[in-house]
Amino acid sequence: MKTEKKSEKMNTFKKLCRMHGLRITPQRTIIYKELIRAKNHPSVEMLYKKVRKSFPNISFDTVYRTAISFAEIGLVRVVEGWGDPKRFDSNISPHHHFRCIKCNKIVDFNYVPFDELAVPEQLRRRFVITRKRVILEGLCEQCRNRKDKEGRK
Amino acid sequence: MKTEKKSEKMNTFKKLCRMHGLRITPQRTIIYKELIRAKNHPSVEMLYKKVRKSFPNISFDTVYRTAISFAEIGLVRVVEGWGDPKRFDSNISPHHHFRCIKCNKIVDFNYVPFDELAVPEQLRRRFVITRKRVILEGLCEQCRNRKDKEGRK
DNA sequence: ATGTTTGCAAATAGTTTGCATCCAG
DNA sequence: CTGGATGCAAACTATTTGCAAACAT
Repeated sequence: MKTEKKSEKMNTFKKLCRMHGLRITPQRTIIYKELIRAKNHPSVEMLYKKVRKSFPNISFDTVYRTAISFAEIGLVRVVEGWGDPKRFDSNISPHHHFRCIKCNKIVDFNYVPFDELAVPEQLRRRFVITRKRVILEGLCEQCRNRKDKEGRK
Repeated sequence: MKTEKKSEKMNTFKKLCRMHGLRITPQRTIIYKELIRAKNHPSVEMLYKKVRKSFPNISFDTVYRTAISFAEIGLVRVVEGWGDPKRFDSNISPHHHFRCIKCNKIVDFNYVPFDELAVPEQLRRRFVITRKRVILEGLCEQCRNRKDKEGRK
């Protein structure tokens, strides 16, 4: 089941690459695989470190460009940050985020009522809305317990 | 009224600075004034350009550090971005954002039902939620009309 | 006075680009 | 084969740090 989902994703990967004229290279394949394995919305840096283990001489650069082009073709999403390095999400179905204000972790969650939020008339007249998302912020499980020991990242 | 609000904000500014042991310097004052005047969630770069007009020999650096320290003491907020330079918001009361996916403009809006979203039990158990926000994305007034002429930024 | 803040400069980190070589199609 | 992709290096942009001089308190 988990595997099924994964192979489904690999199909989307191939399909989207072809649709946009991007070749299926071993680098792209492995980077995408790492993206769907990663559950922590990795930055390019984090991806690079992982990918290197099975592909030691890949360049940081390729990882960078690949992640960006994946975002461009809609294979992954760049998640919102605060001016820090870009972080990516291979989950492109509608979902929402919780972000820990202490450790900066980003956790996905699904909640249908949030997907179905009614956008007020006034805004719908003004803008073309293509996506709506809820961001919750606060303290994650780990950080809520750490009484205050070292408030820094 | 507009002015009243402004002087109210200046009071908050002074109060928060004192509370956190930050001195009220002319630089900080002018930077904060510019932040409350700006309606476009400026980056440090944008702020610097503006502030320079009335304070020509201020350093970029000071603007940088000041904006960051304002965010640290909760005087302004860093708004979510996608790895681009940080952008600041002097409106710290609860509100939501619309972001144009084409020109990257960020527009504030208020909508009480969004402030009052009920967070599902399951998440409330897991996290301490301190803030909740809705992000709408799509095309702004200008970009929805520009038929497609130059889809780039 | 005295400790914080500023401005300058230099170091880091993150991102982008150019180009010769390589390889998927 | 051939044009797009990769790896490398270098340019750029954003962010952070160290420090002496200037200033708020």
